Amino acid sequence: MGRKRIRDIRNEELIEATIVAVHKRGYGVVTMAEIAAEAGASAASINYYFGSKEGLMEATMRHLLRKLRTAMVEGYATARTPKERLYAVMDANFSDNLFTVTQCSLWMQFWANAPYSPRLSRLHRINRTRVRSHFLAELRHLLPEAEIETARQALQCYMDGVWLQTAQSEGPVDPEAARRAAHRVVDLALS
Amino acid sequence: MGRKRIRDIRNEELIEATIVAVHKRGYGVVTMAEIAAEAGASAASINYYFGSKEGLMEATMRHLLRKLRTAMVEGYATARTPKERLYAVMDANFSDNLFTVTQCSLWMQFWANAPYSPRLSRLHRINRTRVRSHFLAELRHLLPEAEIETARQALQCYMDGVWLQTAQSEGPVDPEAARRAAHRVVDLALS
DNA sequence: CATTTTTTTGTACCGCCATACAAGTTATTG
DNA sequence: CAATAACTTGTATGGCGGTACAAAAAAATG
Repeated sequence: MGRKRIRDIRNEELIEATIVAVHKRGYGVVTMAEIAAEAGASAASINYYFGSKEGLMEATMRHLLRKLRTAMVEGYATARTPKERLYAVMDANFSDNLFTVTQCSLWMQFWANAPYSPRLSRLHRINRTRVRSHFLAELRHLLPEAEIETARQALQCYMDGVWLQTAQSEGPVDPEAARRAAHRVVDLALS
Repeated sequence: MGRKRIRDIRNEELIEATIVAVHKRGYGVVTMAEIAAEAGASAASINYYFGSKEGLMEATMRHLLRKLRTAMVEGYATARTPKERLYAVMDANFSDNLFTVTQCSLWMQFWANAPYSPRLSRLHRINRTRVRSHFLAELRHLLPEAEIETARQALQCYMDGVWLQTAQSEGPVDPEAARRAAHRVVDLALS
Protein backbone atom coordinates (compact mmCIF):
# COMPACT_ATOMS: atom_id res chain seq x y z
CA MET A 1 0.00 0.00 0.00
CA GLY A 2 2.90 2.34 0.62
CA ARG A 3 3.80 2.01 -3.01
CA LYS A 4 1.90 4.96 -4.41
CA ARG A 5 1.35 6.91 -1.25
CA ILE A 6 3.38 9.96 -2.21
CA ARG A 7 1.75 10.17 -5.58
CA ASP A 8 -1.69 10.28 -3.98
CA ILE A 9 -0.69 12.93 -1.51
CA ARG A 10 0.75 15.16 -4.22
CA ASN A 11 -2.28 14.65 -6.43
CA GLU A 12 -4.54 15.77 -3.65
CA GLU A 13 -2.44 18.82 -2.85
CA LEU A 14 -2.13 19.90 -6.43
CA ILE A 15 -5.82 19.53 -7.07
CA GLU A 16 -6.68 21.60 -4.03
CA ALA A 17 -4.24 24.24 -5.19
CA THR A 18 -5.82 24.18 -8.63
CA ILE A 19 -9.26 24.81 -7.20
CA VAL A 20 -8.04 27.79 -5.24
CA ALA A 21 -5.94 29.21 -8.03
CA VAL A 22 -8.65 28.89 -10.67
CA HIS A 23 -11.09 30.58 -8.35
CA LYS A 24 -8.68 33.43 -7.75
CA ARG A 25 -7.58 34.02 -11.29
CA GLY A 26 -10.03 32.39 -13.68
CA TYR A 27 -9.68 29.26 -15.77
CA GLY A 28 -8.61 31.02 -18.91
CA VAL A 29 -5.93 33.11 -17.32
CA VAL A 30 -4.46 31.06 -14.53
CA THR A 31 -0.94 29.84 -15.25
CA MET A 32 0.84 26.70 -14.27
CA ALA A 33 3.26 28.81 -12.28
CA GLU A 34 0.46 30.31 -10.21
CA ILE A 35 -1.05 26.94 -9.44
CA ALA A 36 2.36 25.60 -8.53
CA ALA A 37 2.99 28.56 -6.23
CA GLU A 38 -0.35 27.95 -4.55
CA ALA A 39 0.73 24.40 -3.83
CA GLY A 40 4.29 25.29 -2.89
CA ALA A 41 5.61 23.23 -5.75
CA SER A 42 7.10 23.86 -9.16
CA ALA A 43 5.31 24.06 -12.46
CA ALA A 44 7.35 21.19 -13.77
CA SER A 45 6.17 18.83 -11.05
CA ILE A 46 2.58 19.34 -12.14
CA ASN A 47 3.45 18.08 -15.56
CA TYR A 48 5.18 15.14 -13.97
CA TYR A 49 1.95 14.12 -12.26
CA PHE A 50 -0.71 15.20 -14.70
CA GLY A 51 1.02 15.32 -18.05
CA SER A 52 -0.36 18.69 -19.05
CA LYS A 53 -2.47 21.59 -17.99
CA GLU A 54 -5.55 20.03 -19.52
CA GLY A 55 -4.82 16.81 -17.68
CA LEU A 56 -4.70 18.72 -14.43
CA MET A 57 -8.01 20.40 -15.12
CA GLU A 58 -9.64 17.12 -15.99
CA ALA A 59 -8.34 15.50 -12.83
CA THR A 60 -9.60 18.43 -10.80
CA MET A 61 -13.07 18.15 -12.25
CA ARG A 62 -13.10 14.42 -11.74
CA HIS A 63 -12.30 15.08 -8.13
CA LEU A 64 -15.27 17.42 -7.74
CA LEU A 65 -17.59 15.12 -9.63
CA ARG A 66 -16.59 12.27 -7.37
CA LYS A 67 -17.37 14.35 -4.30
CA LEU A 68 -20.77 15.16 -5.72
CA ARG A 69 -21.54 11.58 -6.54
CA THR A 70 -20.49 10.42 -3.10
CA ALA A 71 -22.68 13.02 -1.43
CA MET A 72 -25.61 11.92 -3.53
CA VAL A 73 -25.16 8.25 -2.77
CA GLU A 74 -24.98 9.00 0.93
CA GLY A 75 -28.17 10.99 0.79
CA TYR A 76 -29.98 8.24 -1.07
CA ALA A 77 -29.03 5.73 1.57
CA THR A 78 -31.26 7.26 4.20
CA ALA A 79 -34.07 8.54 1.98
CA ARG A 80 -37.22 6.44 2.09
CA THR A 81 -39.78 8.13 -0.11
CA PRO A 82 -39.49 9.60 -3.62
CA LYS A 83 -39.87 13.07 -2.19
CA GLU A 84 -37.11 12.46 0.32
CA ARG A 85 -34.93 11.28 -2.51
CA LEU A 86 -35.64 14.49 -4.38
CA TYR A 87 -34.56 16.37 -1.30
CA ALA A 88 -31.48 14.21 -1.21
CA VAL A 89 -30.45 15.19 -4.73
CA MET A 90 -30.75 18.82 -3.77
CA ASP A 91 -29.00 18.33 -0.46
CA ALA A 92 -26.08 16.68 -2.18
CA ASN A 93 -25.56 19.74 -4.34
CA PHE A 94 -25.81 22.00 -1.34
CA SER A 95 -23.91 19.86 1.12
CA ASP A 96 -21.50 21.55 3.48
CA ASN A 97 -18.35 20.39 1.79
CA LEU A 98 -19.46 21.14 -1.77
CA PHE A 99 -21.44 24.32 -1.54
CA THR A 100 -18.69 26.88 -1.06
CA VAL A 101 -17.91 29.99 -3.06
CA THR A 102 -14.63 28.55 -4.25
CA GLN A 103 -16.13 25.34 -5.51
CA CYS A 104 -19.16 26.97 -7.10
CA SER A 105 -16.77 29.30 -8.81
CA LEU A 106 -14.83 26.38 -10.16
CA TRP A 107 -17.99 24.78 -11.35
CA MET A 108 -18.89 27.86 -13.30
CA GLN A 109 -15.47 27.94 -14.88
CA PHE A 110 -16.01 24.33 -15.78
CA TRP A 111 -19.36 25.05 -17.41
CA ALA A 112 -17.94 27.92 -19.37
CA ASN A 113 -14.96 26.00 -20.69
CA ALA A 114 -16.27 22.49 -21.13
CA PRO A 115 -17.63 23.13 -24.64
CA TYR A 116 -14.13 23.88 -25.88
CA SER A 117 -12.31 20.88 -24.46
CA PRO A 118 -13.27 17.36 -25.50
CA ARG A 119 -12.06 15.89 -22.25
CA LEU A 120 -14.02 18.34 -20.12
CA SER A 121 -17.13 18.19 -22.24
CA ARG A 122 -17.22 14.45 -21.86
CA LEU A 123 -17.22 14.76 -18.08
CA HIS A 124 -19.83 17.43 -18.33
CA ARG A 125 -22.14 15.33 -20.41
CA ILE A 126 -21.87 12.33 -18.13
CA ASN A 127 -22.60 14.32 -15.02
CA ARG A 128 -25.53 16.14 -16.52
CA THR A 129 -27.08 12.89 -17.71
CA ARG A 130 -26.78 11.36 -14.28
CA VAL A 131 -28.39 14.26 -12.47
CA ARG A 132 -31.17 14.40 -15.00
CA SER A 133 -32.02 10.74 -14.65
CA HIS A 134 -32.04 10.98 -10.88
CA PHE A 135 -34.59 13.75 -11.06
CA LEU A 136 -36.72 11.93 -13.58
CA ALA A 137 -36.70 8.69 -11.65
CA GLU A 138 -38.20 10.35 -8.58
CA LEU A 139 -40.56 12.70 -10.35
CA ARG A 140 -42.16 9.75 -12.11
CA HIS A 141 -43.54 8.66 -8.77
CA LEU A 142 -44.87 12.08 -7.89
CA LEU A 143 -46.31 13.74 -10.96
CA PRO A 144 -48.41 12.85 -13.99
CA GLU A 145 -46.42 12.13 -17.10
CA ALA A 146 -47.24 15.44 -18.75
CA GLU A 147 -45.76 17.55 -15.97
CA ILE A 148 -42.58 15.62 -15.33
CA GLU A 149 -40.35 17.25 -17.87
CA THR A 150 -41.39 20.76 -16.90
CA ALA A 151 -40.74 20.08 -13.25
CA ARG A 152 -37.38 18.52 -13.92
CA GLN A 153 -36.32 21.46 -15.99
CA ALA A 154 -37.42 23.91 -13.34
CA LEU A 155 -35.62 22.11 -10.54
CA GLN A 156 -32.41 21.63 -12.46
CA CYS A 157 -32.37 25.23 -13.64
CA TYR A 158 -32.93 26.42 -10.12
CA MET A 159 -30.06 24.32 -8.87
CA ASP A 160 -27.69 25.54 -11.53
CA GLY A 161 -28.81 29.11 -10.97
CA VAL A 162 -28.07 28.94 -7.28
CA TRP A 163 -24.56 27.71 -7.96
CA LEU A 164 -24.08 30.40 -10.52
CA GLN A 165 -25.11 33.15 -8.15
CA THR A 166 -23.06 31.69 -5.35
CA ALA A 167 -20.02 31.64 -7.54
CA GLN A 168 -20.43 35.36 -7.98
CA SER A 169 -21.23 36.20 -4.39
CA GLU A 170 -18.63 37.80 -2.22
CA GLY A 171 -19.34 36.91 1.36
CA PRO A 172 -19.54 33.43 2.85
CA VAL A 173 -22.41 31.10 2.18
CA ASP A 174 -24.98 29.22 4.23
CA PRO A 175 -25.48 25.67 2.96
CA GLU A 176 -28.11 24.98 5.59
CA ALA A 177 -30.23 27.87 4.34
CA ALA A 178 -29.65 26.81 0.74
CA ARG A 179 -31.00 23.37 1.51
CA ARG A 180 -34.04 24.79 3.19
CA ALA A 181 -34.73 27.06 0.22
CA ALA A 182 -34.24 24.15 -2.15
CA HIS A 183 -36.73 22.03 -0.22
CA ARG A 184 -39.26 24.79 -0.52
CA VAL A 185 -38.71 24.91 -4.26
CA VAL A 186 -39.20 21.18 -4.49
CA ASP A 187 -42.43 21.48 -2.53
CA LEU A 188 -43.65 24.16 -4.91
CA ALA A 189 -42.73 22.17 -7.96
CA LEU A 190 -44.81 19.26 -6.72
CA SER A 191 -47.88 21.34 -5.95
CA MET B 1 -25.49 63.06 -38.88
CA GLY B 2 -23.38 61.49 -41.58
CA ARG B 3 -20.35 62.38 -39.57
CA LYS B 4 -19.91 59.23 -37.55
CA ARG B 5 -21.85 56.87 -39.71
CA ILE B 6 -18.97 54.65 -40.71
CA ARG B 7 -17.76 54.36 -37.17
CA ASP B 8 -21.18 53.12 -36.05
CA ILE B 9 -21.43 50.61 -38.83
CA ARG B 10 -18.03 49.15 -38.04
CA ASN B 11 -18.79 49.03 -34.35
CA GLU B 12 -21.92 47.05 -35.01
CA GLU B 13 -20.19 44.64 -37.35
CA LEU B 14 -17.28 44.05 -35.05
CA ILE B 15 -19.53 43.46 -32.07
CA GLU B 16 -21.60 40.93 -33.98
CA ALA B 17 -18.41 39.19 -35.04
CA THR B 18 -17.24 39.18 -31.45
CA ILE B 19 -20.42 37.49 -30.27
CA VAL B 20 -20.07 34.76 -32.84
CA ALA B 21 -16.36 34.27 -32.35
CA VAL B 22 -16.58 34.11 -28.56
CA HIS B 23 -19.37 31.60 -28.82
CA LYS B 24 -17.34 29.45 -31.18
CA ARG B 25 -14.04 29.54 -29.37
CA GLY B 26 -14.59 30.72 -25.79
CA TYR B 27 -13.80 34.01 -24.16
CA GLY B 28 -10.49 32.94 -22.73
CA VAL B 29 -9.11 31.50 -25.92
CA VAL B 30 -10.50 33.57 -28.75
CA THR B 31 -7.91 35.76 -30.41
CA MET B 32 -8.16 39.16 -31.97
CA ALA B 33 -7.23 37.60 -35.28
CA GLU B 34 -10.14 35.19 -35.10
CA ILE B 35 -12.61 37.91 -34.31
CA ALA B 36 -11.22 40.02 -37.10
CA ALA B 37 -11.50 37.14 -39.54
CA GLU B 38 -15.11 36.63 -38.50
CA ALA B 39 -15.78 40.26 -39.38
CA GLY B 40 -13.68 40.27 -42.51
CA ALA B 41 -11.41 42.89 -41.05
CA SER B 42 -7.95 43.04 -39.59
CA ALA B 43 -6.96 42.74 -35.96
CA ALA B 44 -5.46 46.18 -36.03
CA SER B 45 -8.70 47.81 -37.01
CA ILE B 46 -10.36 46.46 -33.89
CA ASN B 47 -7.83 48.27 -31.81
CA TYR B 48 -8.46 51.38 -33.82
CA TYR B 49 -12.14 51.28 -32.84
CA PHE B 50 -12.07 49.79 -29.37
CA GLY B 51 -8.60 50.50 -28.08
CA SER B 52 -7.98 47.01 -26.79
CA LYS B 53 -9.37 43.54 -26.49
CA GLU B 54 -10.90 44.34 -23.15
CA GLY B 55 -12.51 47.43 -24.63
CA LEU B 56 -14.08 45.30 -27.32
CA MET B 57 -15.46 42.87 -24.79
CA GLU B 58 -16.89 45.65 -22.70
CA ALA B 59 -18.54 47.23 -25.72
CA THR B 60 -19.98 43.86 -26.69
CA MET B 61 -21.50 43.34 -23.28
CA ARG B 62 -22.86 46.86 -23.21
CA HIS B 63 -24.54 46.06 -26.49
CA LEU B 64 -26.24 42.98 -25.05
CA LEU B 65 -27.20 44.74 -21.85
CA ARG B 66 -28.79 47.50 -23.85
CA LYS B 67 -30.83 44.97 -25.80
CA LEU B 68 -31.99 43.42 -22.56
CA ARG B 69 -32.94 46.76 -21.06
CA THR B 70 -34.84 47.77 -24.17
CA ALA B 71 -36.77 44.51 -24.18
CA MET B 72 -37.66 45.00 -20.55
CA VAL B 73 -38.84 48.56 -21.00
CA GLU B 74 -41.02 47.50 -23.92
CA GLY B 75 -42.59 44.76 -21.88
CA TYR B 76 -43.31 47.08 -19.00
CA ALA B 77 -45.10 49.46 -21.30
CA THR B 78 -48.01 47.11 -21.88
CA ALA B 79 -48.11 45.38 -18.50
CA ARG B 80 -50.94 46.53 -16.24
CA THR B 81 -50.74 44.46 -13.07
CA PRO B 82 -47.78 43.50 -10.86
CA LYS B 83 -48.09 39.93 -12.04
CA GLU B 84 -48.04 41.00 -15.66
CA ARG B 85 -44.93 43.00 -14.93
CA LEU B 86 -43.30 39.94 -13.43
CA TYR B 87 -44.14 38.10 -16.61
CA ALA B 88 -42.66 40.99 -18.54
CA VAL B 89 -39.32 40.71 -16.76
CA MET B 90 -39.19 37.06 -17.65
CA ASP B 91 -40.35 37.63 -21.20
CA ALA B 92 -37.62 40.18 -21.74
CA ASN B 93 -34.99 37.63 -20.84
CA PHE B 94 -36.58 35.07 -23.10
CA SER B 95 -37.50 37.38 -25.95
CA ASP B 96 -36.98 36.15 -29.48
CA ASN B 97 -33.98 38.29 -30.26
CA LEU B 98 -32.14 37.64 -26.99
CA PHE B 99 -32.80 34.05 -26.17
CA THR B 100 -30.54 32.29 -28.65
CA VAL B 101 -27.83 29.74 -28.04
CA THR B 102 -25.15 32.12 -29.22
CA GLN B 103 -26.18 34.93 -26.95
CA CYS B 104 -26.78 32.73 -23.93
CA SER B 105 -23.35 31.32 -24.54
CA LEU B 106 -21.90 34.78 -24.53
CA TRP B 107 -23.71 35.59 -21.35
CA MET B 108 -22.19 32.60 -19.66
CA GLN B 109 -18.74 33.61 -20.79
CA PHE B 110 -19.49 37.01 -19.39
CA TRP B 111 -20.51 35.59 -16.03
CA ALA B 112 -17.45 33.43 -15.86
CA ASN B 113 -15.02 36.21 -16.68
CA ALA B 114 -16.56 39.27 -15.10
CA PRO B 115 -14.99 38.66 -11.70
CA TYR B 116 -11.55 39.03 -13.20
CA SER B 117 -12.03 42.24 -15.12
CA PRO B 118 -12.94 45.46 -13.34
CA ARG B 119 -14.69 46.85 -16.37
CA LEU B 120 -16.80 43.74 -16.89
CA SER B 121 -17.56 43.26 -13.23
CA ARG B 122 -18.88 46.79 -13.05
CA LEU B 123 -21.35 46.09 -15.86
CA HIS B 124 -22.26 42.86 -14.21
CA ARG B 125 -23.00 44.47 -10.89
CA ILE B 126 -25.16 47.17 -12.41
CA ASN B 127 -27.23 44.73 -14.42
CA ARG B 128 -27.73 42.36 -11.55
CA THR B 129 -28.87 45.16 -9.29
CA ARG B 130 -31.38 46.37 -11.84
CA VAL B 131 -32.95 42.96 -12.39
CA ARG B 132 -33.11 42.36 -8.67
CA SER B 133 -34.90 45.60 -7.96
CA HIS B 134 -37.39 44.96 -10.73
CA PHE B 135 -38.27 41.64 -9.19
CA LEU B 136 -38.54 43.08 -5.71
CA ALA B 137 -40.69 45.99 -6.78
CA GLU B 138 -43.33 43.68 -8.19
CA LEU B 139 -43.14 40.98 -5.55
CA ARG B 140 -43.83 43.56 -2.88
CA HIS B 141 -47.32 43.88 -4.27
CA LEU B 142 -47.92 40.17 -4.38
CA LEU B 143 -46.41 38.50 -1.35
CA PRO B 144 -46.05 39.10 2.37
CA GLU B 145 -42.76 40.66 3.36
CA ALA B 146 -41.33 37.44 4.77
CA GLU B 147 -41.60 35.54 1.51
CA ILE B 148 -40.38 38.16 -0.89
CA GLU B 149 -36.69 37.48 -0.73
CA THR B 150 -37.12 33.74 -1.10
CA ALA B 151 -39.33 34.17 -4.13
CA ARG B 152 -36.98 36.64 -5.74
CA GLN B 153 -34.06 34.33 -5.26
CA ALA B 154 -35.95 31.40 -6.71
CA LEU B 155 -37.09 33.32 -9.77
CA GLN B 156 -33.72 34.85 -10.48
CA CYS B 157 -31.92 31.54 -10.04
CA TYR B 158 -34.37 29.87 -12.36
CA MET B 159 -33.81 32.52 -14.99
CA ASP B 160 -30.05 32.28 -14.78
CA GLY B 161 -30.26 28.51 -14.80
CA VAL B 162 -32.27 28.46 -18.00
CA TRP B 163 -29.73 30.66 -19.72
CA LEU B 164 -26.94 28.50 -18.47
CA GLN B 165 -28.51 25.33 -19.80
CA THR B 166 -29.38 26.97 -23.08
CA ALA B 167 -25.80 28.07 -23.52
CA GLN B 168 -24.80 24.45 -23.32
CA SER B 169 -27.54 23.04 -25.49
CA GLU B 170 -26.80 21.95 -29.00
CA GLY B 171 -29.93 22.25 -31.05
CA PRO B 172 -32.00 25.37 -31.64
CA VAL B 173 -34.15 26.89 -28.96
CA ASP B 174 -37.81 27.78 -28.51
CA PRO B 175 -38.26 31.19 -26.87
CA GLU B 176 -42.04 30.86 -26.93
CA ALA B 177 -41.87 27.66 -24.91
CA ALA B 178 -39.33 29.20 -22.55
CA ARG B 179 -41.70 32.05 -21.84
CA ARG B 180 -44.56 29.70 -21.15
CA ALA B 181 -42.42 27.66 -18.77
CA ALA B 182 -41.28 30.83 -17.05
CA HIS B 183 -44.84 31.98 -16.55
CA ARG B 184 -45.64 28.69 -14.91
CA VAL B 185 -42.70 29.13 -12.58
CA VAL B 186 -43.89 32.60 -11.67
CA ASP B 187 -47.34 31.22 -10.95
CA LEU B 188 -45.87 28.58 -8.67
CA ALA B 189 -43.71 31.07 -6.84
CA LEU B 190 -46.77 33.16 -6.05
CA SER B 191 -48.84 30.27 -4.76
C1' DC C 1 -7.52 68.68 -57.95
C1' DA C 2 -4.90 69.43 -53.68
C1' DT C 3 -4.97 68.62 -49.02
C1' DT C 4 -6.52 67.21 -44.87
C1' DT C 5 -8.89 63.67 -42.20
C1' DT C 6 -10.41 59.13 -41.50
C1' DT C 7 -9.88 54.34 -41.99
C1' DT C 8 -7.26 50.07 -42.88
C1' DT C 9 -3.54 47.06 -42.91
C1' DG C 10 1.14 44.68 -42.55
C1' DT C 11 4.63 44.14 -39.69
C1' DA C 12 7.51 43.99 -35.92
C1' DC C 13 8.11 43.94 -31.18
C1' DC C 14 7.61 42.33 -26.69
C1' DG C 15 6.24 39.51 -23.21
C1' DC C 16 4.17 35.42 -21.68
C1' DC C 17 3.48 30.68 -20.85
C1' DA C 18 3.20 25.54 -21.47
C1' DT C 19 6.19 22.11 -21.86
C1' DA C 20 10.49 19.29 -22.67
C1' DC C 21 14.74 18.08 -20.85
C1' DA C 22 18.56 17.08 -18.13
C1' DA C 23 20.52 17.39 -14.01
C1' DG C 24 19.81 17.32 -9.25
C1' DT C 25 17.71 15.42 -4.81
C1' DT C 26 15.38 12.22 -2.04
C1' DA C 27 13.43 7.77 -1.09
C1' DT C 28 13.45 2.64 -1.65
C1' DT C 29 15.27 -1.62 -2.08
C1' DG C 30 18.10 -5.76 -1.48
C1' DC D 1 25.86 0.76 1.66
C1' DA D 2 25.37 0.56 -3.20
C1' DA D 3 22.21 1.11 -6.68
C1' DT D 4 17.96 1.77 -8.53
C1' DA D 5 13.73 4.11 -8.62
C1' DA D 6 10.82 8.02 -7.56
C1' DC D 7 10.44 12.66 -7.32
C1' DT D 8 11.70 17.74 -7.93
C1' DT D 9 13.37 21.66 -10.01
C1' DG D 10 15.80 25.28 -13.03
C1' DT D 11 16.24 26.46 -17.33
C1' DA D 12 15.73 26.63 -22.26
C1' DT D 13 12.74 26.70 -26.20
C1' DG D 14 9.35 27.43 -29.21
C1' DG D 15 5.18 29.32 -30.34
C1' DC D 16 1.67 32.54 -29.87
C1' DG D 17 -1.00 36.68 -29.34
C1' DG D 18 -1.95 41.67 -28.15
C1' DT D 19 -0.84 45.91 -29.64
C1' DA D 20 2.20 49.96 -31.21
C1' DC D 21 3.56 52.06 -35.24
C1' DA D 22 4.11 53.78 -39.66
C1' DA D 23 2.70 53.79 -43.98
C1' DA D 24 -0.89 53.01 -47.44
C1' DA D 25 -5.53 53.56 -49.03
C1' DA D 26 -9.85 55.74 -49.07
C1' DA D 27 -12.98 59.41 -48.07
C1' DA D 28 -14.10 63.96 -47.17
C1' DT D 29 -13.37 68.71 -47.76
C1' DG D 30 -13.32 73.17 -50.09
